[in-house]
Amino acid sequence: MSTITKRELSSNEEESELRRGPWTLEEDSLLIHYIARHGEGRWNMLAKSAGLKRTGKSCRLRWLNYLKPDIKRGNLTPQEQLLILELHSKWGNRWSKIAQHLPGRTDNEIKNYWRTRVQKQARQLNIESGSKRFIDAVKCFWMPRLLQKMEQNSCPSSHSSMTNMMNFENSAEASMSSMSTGFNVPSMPSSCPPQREFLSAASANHLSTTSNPTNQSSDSFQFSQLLEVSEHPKSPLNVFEHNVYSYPIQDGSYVDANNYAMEGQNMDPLSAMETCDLSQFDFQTAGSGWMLDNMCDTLWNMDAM
DNA sequence: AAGCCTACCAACCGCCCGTGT
DNA sequence: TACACGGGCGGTTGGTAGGCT
Repeated sequence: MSTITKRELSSNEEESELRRGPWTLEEDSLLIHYIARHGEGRWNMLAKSAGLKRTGKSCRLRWLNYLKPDIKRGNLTPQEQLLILELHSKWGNRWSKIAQHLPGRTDNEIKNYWRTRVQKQARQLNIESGSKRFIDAVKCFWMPRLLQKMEQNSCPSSHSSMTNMMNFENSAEASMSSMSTGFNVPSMPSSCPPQREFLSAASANHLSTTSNPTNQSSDSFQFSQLLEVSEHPKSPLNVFEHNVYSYPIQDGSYVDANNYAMEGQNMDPLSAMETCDLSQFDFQTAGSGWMLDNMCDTLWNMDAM
């Protein structure tokens, strides 16, 4: 073995004094007060100056993931979940990039959500979480479910309630578009007939569609405020500033997400499953019956999520 | 009540990149 | 050019709480 240099020894001694594990209230307080006085950055020096027996990295992580004032605590809302699904389809495991579009949420939190919830569902379905099949499942079952849930969570008497919840003020750049995965939400002109069926199964009378962007179909649906920010021109789903939320459909017109979600509310899970053209899925390896059962048991029962 | 299982999440680890010297 | 350092990122781990038997 190599001899231990003086420097290495002192480094080891320092490291042995370093605290690890859960932070105490005193440590939190020290960090908060130090940053309040001197600001963030230079984390190693900060740790020493603040009298914390922690690594700079540990301090930084504690601050960014837990102590920072604008951190949002609590469960992810359905719209946040929807956004995560969409952005993950676009960027993959770029958690920090995804987190930038969810104000108050940390990359760590989003990563945990993905690993504990989303990947769990994939495992239960016995499909790879990044696979085409899983993406199909998500976009054809999970996303409509989330949309439905968003509406249920809002005031049931107001058709504009869901869009009122879609207030991603700091997410203007969130393009919500299909990317390399072909992840189109929720209208998939060719790649996902199931979703189109799901849409069309809902009474056309209740779908607020228009081919004229100036024709505002509801108090909250304002085409004039459409904001095309996608890196990709064919953005099928857009979450916009100013509470605008819409889907283009086949003929180039748009479906008001309000009414889309309202329809979903009226459709029971099995109806939705039957309505979907499941033959489009690649079920050969698993067996369609098995997959259908599992879909019903897992994807449609994602209330817990 | 006790033991086991599972889900969740805070925290850590290792790698990488950019910058300054 | 090489090296040190700070900081960011994604992956992983371990503690804990709650549910179930």
